Amino acid sequence: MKNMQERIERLKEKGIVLTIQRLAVLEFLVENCTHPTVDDIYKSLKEKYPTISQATIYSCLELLRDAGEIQELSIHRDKACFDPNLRMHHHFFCKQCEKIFDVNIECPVSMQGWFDGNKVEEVQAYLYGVCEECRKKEGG
Amino acid sequence: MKNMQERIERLKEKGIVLTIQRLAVLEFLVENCTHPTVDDIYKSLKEKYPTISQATIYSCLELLRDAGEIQELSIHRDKACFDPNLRMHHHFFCKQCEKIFDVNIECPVSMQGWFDGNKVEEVQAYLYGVCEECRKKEGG
DNA sequence: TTAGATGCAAAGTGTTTGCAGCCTG
DNA sequence: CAGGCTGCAAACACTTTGCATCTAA
Repeated sequence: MKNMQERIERLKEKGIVLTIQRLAVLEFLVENCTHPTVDDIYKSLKEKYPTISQATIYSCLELLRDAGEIQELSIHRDKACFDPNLRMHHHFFCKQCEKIFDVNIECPVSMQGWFDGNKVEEVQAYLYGVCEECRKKEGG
Repeated sequence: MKNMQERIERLKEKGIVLTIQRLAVLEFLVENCTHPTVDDIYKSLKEKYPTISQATIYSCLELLRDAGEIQELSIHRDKACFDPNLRMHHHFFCKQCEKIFDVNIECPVSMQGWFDGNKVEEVQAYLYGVCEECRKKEGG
């Protein structure tokens, strides 16, 4: 269950009603840190909750994102994917196997805060390339 | 005309046919470094070339991007925008006025090359916040 | 009991595709 | 003249919206 309990407390404190669907979406993300898309989440939850709808998934994700419990990534130019990791971190995307994984490099931290009078509230760094596994496969 | 001539040479060397539409898209980007979307480009070029089509704009942009003459950004989660600046740089997006401007911070350079056996070919860092101008306006 | 959440379907937006006709080399 | 680019429209994929029904407190 990881830090589900803490998360549930935080959401309750914000006055958010914890419906079965919202808990299911949050739990799925916490248990699957593979940066799933809306469709990944929908397909998986549909097995356990056959009547769940895509619109509900969208609405739960928006709510959890606005509550600061999850992050929305735009690493794919055509669809959103989500990350329950609240720590400051970045992402690597493998162009070959399309896996996304976390990058714990502190580098862009220095860009947070202020930059020439502009207030920086959030930094997303996306690294695109070929992961170690794929490089080994193709004998590079 | 800025560095149009150089760009045209490079494209010719690659054997790319320089049609009026391709040159118009490239020139528009070089003259308008405001990170326009496909629709921005389309609307503007339609004034000079009334029969130009969106499909052509998409095709020109894809070609120029693949030729390495322009960059495609995914700073907006719902639509692409483009940047003719070939230097390594990043982007700031103002949540209020929605302007995007270049950030010449060297920071993430250190992430290029290699990272734990993964080959990093491209790094895009997006800074989200409120620009100086908007902060002044609201008397912050 | 009732405000507000869900499920469904339709609409909306950005992008891609197929193909006839046109242009460039 | 021929390959391939353009313009048009239809198809697509993801997301948002409207609304009747249901549910949690």
